Amino acid sequence: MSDRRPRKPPYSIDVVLLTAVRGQLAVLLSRSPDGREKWTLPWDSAKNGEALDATASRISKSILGEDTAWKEQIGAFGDGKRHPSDAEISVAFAGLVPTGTPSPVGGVYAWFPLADVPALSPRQRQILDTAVSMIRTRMDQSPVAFRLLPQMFTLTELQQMYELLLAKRLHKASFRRALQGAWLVEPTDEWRSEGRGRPAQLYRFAPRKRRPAQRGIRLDLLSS
Amino acid sequence: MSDRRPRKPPYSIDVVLLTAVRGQLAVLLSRSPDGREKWTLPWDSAKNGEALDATASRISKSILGEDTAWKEQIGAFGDGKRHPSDAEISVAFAGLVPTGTPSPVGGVYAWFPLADVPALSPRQRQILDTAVSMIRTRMDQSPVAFRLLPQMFTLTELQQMYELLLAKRLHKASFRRALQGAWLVEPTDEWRSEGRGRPAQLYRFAPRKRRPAQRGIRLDLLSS
DNA sequence: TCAATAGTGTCTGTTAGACATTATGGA
DNA sequence: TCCATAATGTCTAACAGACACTATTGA
Repeated sequence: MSDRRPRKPPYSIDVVLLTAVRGQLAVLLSRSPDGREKWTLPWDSAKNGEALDATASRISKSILGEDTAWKEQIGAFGDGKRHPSDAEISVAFAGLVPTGTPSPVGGVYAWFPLADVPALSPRQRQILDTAVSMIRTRMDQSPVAFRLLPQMFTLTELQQMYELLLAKRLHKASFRRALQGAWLVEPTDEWRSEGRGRPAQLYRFAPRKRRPAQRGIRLDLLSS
Repeated sequence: MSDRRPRKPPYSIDVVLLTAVRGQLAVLLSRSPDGREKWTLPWDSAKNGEALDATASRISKSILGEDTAWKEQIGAFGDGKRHPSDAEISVAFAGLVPTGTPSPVGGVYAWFPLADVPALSPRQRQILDTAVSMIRTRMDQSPVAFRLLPQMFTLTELQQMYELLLAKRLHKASFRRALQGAWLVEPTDEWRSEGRGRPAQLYRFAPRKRRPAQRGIRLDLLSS
């Protein structure tokens, strides 16, 4: 019970920053200060009196230069699993970074496609898995896909983002019809030419509260 | 920084036990030990080394005699809001209690319909609101309605539970068709006569992993 | 017998998915 | 001109919601 050394913090705040890189989700990891090739999720212990999400914002800002436009708490993790902080519990947040955001320099931070994530402490591994699965299941409640795209995007880019997150192909005409019915995007007067074909119109995320009635009930999702 | 008094715990575990009472959701509250008519969500500080959900289970068991069949973490709450424990953060869990479960006796615990919940500490109020909204939005991912019903139930009871949670009327034939397509329940050979009309067949929750394909995408939910 | 509730068959408007076609740029 | 991609119109099978009807009990 020595009280001299920096007491082990009661809890840590961990941040799962996600972006899309070449058709894959990628997570930002931080290189461990000891020379070895070890990586961790960015984390910090909370400052006294600082709100939980304020700590997460502070961490994101210190890495990326600004806070993420979207952030959500993933939950509290403990259960005796190991964590670099030695804290008994960790409160985790997920944040989404638009594609095309300048990456942090200096070699301390790097994006890892989810398939290539190196070994993490057991607790951080659990945090990452929970964050990814939460992002994927909350897509229809939160504008996840839009926060992974720049402010302006083509409908093809948006559809590809949905396909990446849902891990399944979508039908183009149906996707656009659904988008139109949901009043989620509005066209800008800009167009972008991408190689060969006809240029695509750029859209921006502009949800309008409409269509309070949704049809049917979703019992089928339960069995999936 | 006095270290003599029982140190304020690093975090508390709070439990939101929900059930359905006469067509309304109700939450279980615990009477404050001081004589006044004050109520709180059940909570405890974590024992050293005890997993978060194990603490929640312990609390539920001490109140109801057994753990809830379903439980989910709501998240970590802090942000300087007041809490009876004085802990800096609270990790909250929601648990569902089937209707018809014997209520705890002794006057220490009582079920309050959500509309009649007395004043709580700001943090517990936030926990309760988050738990209820989470329950309602995760209905299609978790068997929420089934965990609020006894093991065996009639389809009318199940539909009424869905209507309670969704706060909207459902169409009987459509509801049953959707249920059949989802392979979520199986009939038993028992029937129950409820007053006047034809007796209803009893069903039990028995999800079978089928129908991996679900139709369409749900963009419309985003704008609601 | 009537009343009340359980359970099911049929019809119809809506829509997801498939397909085809037009539009518009670059090579 | 050909090719590639964007964008849109049309058709069809599937399904949600409405309605009507049958079934089975208690009063």
